Amino acid sequence: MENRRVRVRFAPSPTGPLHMGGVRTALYNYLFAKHHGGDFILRIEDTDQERFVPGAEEYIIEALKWCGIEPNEGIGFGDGAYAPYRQSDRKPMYREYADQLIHSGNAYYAFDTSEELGEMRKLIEAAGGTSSYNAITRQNMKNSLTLSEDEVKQRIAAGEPYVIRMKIPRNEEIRVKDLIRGWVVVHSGQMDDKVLFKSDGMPTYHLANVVDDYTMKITHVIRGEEWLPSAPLHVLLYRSFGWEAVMPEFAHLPLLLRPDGNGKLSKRDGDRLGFPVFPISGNLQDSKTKKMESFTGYRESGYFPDAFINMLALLGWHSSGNQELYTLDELVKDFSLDRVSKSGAKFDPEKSKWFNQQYLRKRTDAALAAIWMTELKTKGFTPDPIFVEKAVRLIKEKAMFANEFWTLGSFLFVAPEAYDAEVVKKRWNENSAKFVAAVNTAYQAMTSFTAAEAETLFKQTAETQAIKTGEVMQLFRVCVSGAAGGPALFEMCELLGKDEVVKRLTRAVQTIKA
RNA sequence: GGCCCGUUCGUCUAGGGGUUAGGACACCAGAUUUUCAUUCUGGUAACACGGGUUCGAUUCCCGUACGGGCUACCA
Repeated sequence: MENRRVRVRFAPSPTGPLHMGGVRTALYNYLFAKHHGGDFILRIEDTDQERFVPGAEEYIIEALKWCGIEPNEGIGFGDGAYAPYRQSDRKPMYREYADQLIHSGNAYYAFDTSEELGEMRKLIEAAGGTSSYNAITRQNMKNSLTLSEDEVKQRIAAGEPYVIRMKIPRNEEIRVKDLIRGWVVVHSGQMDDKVLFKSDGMPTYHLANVVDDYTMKITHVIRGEEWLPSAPLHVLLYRSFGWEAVMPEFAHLPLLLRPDGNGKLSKRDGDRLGFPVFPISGNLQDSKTKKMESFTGYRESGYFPDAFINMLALLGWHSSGNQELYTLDELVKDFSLDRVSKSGAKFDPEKSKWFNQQYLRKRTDAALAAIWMTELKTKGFTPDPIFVEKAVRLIKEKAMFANEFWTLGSFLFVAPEAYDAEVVKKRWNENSAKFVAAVNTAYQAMTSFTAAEAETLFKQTAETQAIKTGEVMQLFRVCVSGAAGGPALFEMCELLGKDEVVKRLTRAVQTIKA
């Protein structure tokens, strides 16, 4: 068993967009698989026909692709030897396994209607009881344990709806070994006879997941902590099937918590607190209301996929050192489940911005220029790539996101129409106007126009006019760019070029005066 | 309610029987800067509580509190 090739799966259900918590689960599965040179599989768990959302599967696939954590097997990524990878496509096999459990006495048919179940729960609650369908109560319900064999056959033959339930042993300690939490012990008396096979002919998650993991030779089940309570049931299932020797190891990941207060991160938190909860934007039905809902993604908010992944990786996992910036390869190399924290991690949108900024700074000017170029073209500009690269070099240190470039540097492409009112009010007077005009005249005579030369001439002019540079520097900047802040003044003058600067100064002197 | 899981600065976390409890984000202050930003330096800030065990517990054990998850013919 220890020699088996590592195979893990990410098994979302197509009931909506995959949110960042799901992406993190996928990421940890990916990292674990790659770290061990194993397989990372995408399996679609669509056993709930009611909540199926068209397009959700495609969304999941696209999201994983954008994140750069592509499965090497499964839906959307090429079938391996264990196809199909969509549970609805595997439908016929589950019934056989359910039957197997019935024959071995580990499961039974149950005919109770939902009304009858509701009544039973009410009775138990009234009596102060806790569990529902279990070793005690099933004796009073309509199932193949209480009904005669003939009646059971009759009911089935008559087409009466039924489910197949797990027959949980009455008095047994079920031990689950969790790679992150250690041994978790649950008494079978507290578990109930979960439905394994639904009356619509589909298995429930519990059955399908165990059967699939077994048949797909999954070695490690890495999933969210919300599955921990049902892990004992899954262990029991493996035991009942006689698959204990090849049962996967379990690792239940701590939950991603919302930034404010407590509770797990949900899709509503994004709108409420103003940060993306989903990897990519989209528009999908709500699984319950069936109404179309659009949602915003990290991609569309300007995040780099590698920054997003890095941030996510550190939410619940940390190596022993102080390193925080990891490439995917480094994550693969360093990742291990035993360094995953036990407690939930509150998501901090501020820090995720910081991660993006770090990645923006790691990008080359050429790469950033290419991103900006795309935006510039949609705005109708066709600038010289060299110019854009120089421009990006000037403004990038102020940006956390590439989508801030335009706000930061539009003046490099469009002459200002308005001038910062506060600076004008404070600094514009007869002397300063004369000074700006004088610099403009001096610049016009220049044959070479570098930042250093422009600065020298600027200072000389100031000296001649007996004016302190500090008093006119910002006004001069406003004349050129319109804004009070910005990149190094003479650097941007050089990039704009003499003619453009002269043009702008001329216009500024006229406009502001008026 | 029952069951399960958890608890180190505001947040993500390192650490681990004897430490000035470390780093990062955020925040604050100073320096640099023509501006904004960057950068640099410094600072505020944490072992939930109570019992054990021990020469010594933040670290190990138990309890309490608090938080979270689950409790569907949903995953």
